[in-house]
Amino acid sequence: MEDSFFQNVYEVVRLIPKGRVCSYGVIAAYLGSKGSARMVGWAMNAAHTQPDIPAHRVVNRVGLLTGRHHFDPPQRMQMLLEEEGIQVIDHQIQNFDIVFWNPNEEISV
DNA sequence: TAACTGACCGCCG
DNA sequence: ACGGCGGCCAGTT
Repeated sequence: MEDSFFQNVYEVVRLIPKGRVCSYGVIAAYLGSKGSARMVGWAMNAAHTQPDIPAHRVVNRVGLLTGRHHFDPPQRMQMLLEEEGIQVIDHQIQNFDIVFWNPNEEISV
């Protein structure tokens, strides 16, 4: 595995189950760099170079699709989420606490 | 080489 | 309860 922070982010994001979402801060904390949530978002920016990175499943802590503007068509992010069964209204994920996926707990099986 | 930015989060006023 | 600001890591200019 790569020691790069980016590569690490890609792996976690790729592990996000369908119909689930995660926040930047949680991913950053999972990587051990709590507080470097911005870095996670930056990694997502480079995620465009990665073919299998469901960046649409990554949102901020309030469940708001802040990174939608970085998708090819901005609506693509909301569309993909709705396709997976996630209800999104006005770029805001509904039942965010339910669809939220915490790597720190679900992976610790 | 040094400084700023960036798909954020948490704290302080 | 709401608003503003600093901090985090790495890449880009």
